[in-house]
Amino acid sequence: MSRNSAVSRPARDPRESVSEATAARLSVYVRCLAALEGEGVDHISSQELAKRFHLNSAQIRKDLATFGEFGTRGVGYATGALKRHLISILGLDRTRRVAIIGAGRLGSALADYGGFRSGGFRIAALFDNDRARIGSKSRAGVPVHDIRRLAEIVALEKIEIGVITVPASAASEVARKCWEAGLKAVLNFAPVRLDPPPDAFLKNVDLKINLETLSFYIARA
Amino acid sequence: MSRNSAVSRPARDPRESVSEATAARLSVYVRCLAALEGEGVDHISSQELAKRFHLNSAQIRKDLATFGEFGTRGVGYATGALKRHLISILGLDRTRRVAIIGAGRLGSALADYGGFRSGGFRIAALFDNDRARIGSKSRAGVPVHDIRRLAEIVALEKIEIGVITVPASAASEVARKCWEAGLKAVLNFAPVRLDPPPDAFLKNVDLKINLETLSFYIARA
DNA sequence: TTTTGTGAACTAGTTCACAGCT
DNA sequence: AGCTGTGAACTAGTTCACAAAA
Repeated sequence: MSRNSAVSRPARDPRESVSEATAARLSVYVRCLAALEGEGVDHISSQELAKRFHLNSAQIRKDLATFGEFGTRGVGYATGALKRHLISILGLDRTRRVAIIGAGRLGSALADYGGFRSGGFRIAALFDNDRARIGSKSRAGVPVHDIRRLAEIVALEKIEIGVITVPASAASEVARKCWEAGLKAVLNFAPVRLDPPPDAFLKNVDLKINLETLSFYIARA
Repeated sequence: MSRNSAVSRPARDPRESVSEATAARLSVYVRCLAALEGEGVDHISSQELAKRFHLNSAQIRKDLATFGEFGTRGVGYATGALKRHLISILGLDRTRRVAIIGAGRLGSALADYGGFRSGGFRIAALFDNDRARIGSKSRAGVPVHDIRRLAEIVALEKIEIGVITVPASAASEVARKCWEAGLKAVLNFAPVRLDPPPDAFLKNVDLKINLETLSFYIARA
């Protein structure tokens, strides 16, 4: 089954039974806690957190309880400590290196995109098969390599995440190369269904489906 | 409640009770049917469609049955006719005009992105508040206007969909301007929670949350 | 008293399985 | 016989509500 924008991987280990929705909310909680920290709030209840950021307090507690007991009954959660815990759970307490395959407009834009470059991620390389692009650098200085050097550079630069921004026609082939190169996590922007090996994670961001879904809703409004 | 990448709008009309997952699958079905059409397949059963594209046959039938009876018992679905029906249901049988607000790297890349420019969508304008960008054109020729002319140009160009690609700090303000300008559908790339008016649709594509979710899964693998 | 952590209830979404049409 | 359309069963995800902890 190929849900749009769902992580597809056969669950097998109970540790993996964390739903994607829960995982995504952890990121949201980190953002909320960072905002509160900036305001000097050092403790917060799930109730207050929910009110401030339009969330559900029971869901916050349930999400957090999946990973441990971080709160104090009668008091709430310590803002800084909880944030650090969540950052650790998300694996963002160390830098994760990212390769973008497809140095076209979208790939280059993402390579220089602030949201990708900050907060625990580092875009280490772009890849392409176009001789005109190979050897150049993105505006922010990310080098463009020959796609044939993917496995080599992934190993050399300790890259863990691949982002596919090639045209649909090339995406399956590129995805195979990512998995061969040892990338265990891939974010795919191509409007194509990819089949990851059982030990790899795949997330799809299908921009066209997003637009078409909006079209659907306005068409029937 | 702010689900990442969920269309947020209070359901009120039974016609609107189509889940976002179902709406997204309609796009997938159109793609599958287009591929089959290209191969000259003129009829297909839900069973066969499911096998070919890794879907579930009961889900296909249920999704389609939401909108009418398109199949013939004992036979299946007529490829071309079903595709046309779905395109019509998705509102893609006429061109929808799109404005991108934020003419930075990401906005410009999306303006020229094939997936956005083809198949029923037309990027009619980019908007920015940076004098250096206003008056220029994207590589594909999309003009960059002053954000202050948003309402004017939305009306003039009959733009229906807004895409927000400004930094987080500007996103709420820009979203408000979109709704004031009469845009009823907004695709938001800024990592910020926006509150659409009750008659507007909002879809979020949070690239950072996507990367963080992948980080989460590899961290615990 | 306040607020967590969590079983129970509820809601949404998916898949099964079959009556009924072609 | 073959396949759709759909109620029923199932599964996943969310929210409620309260016992237990501080």
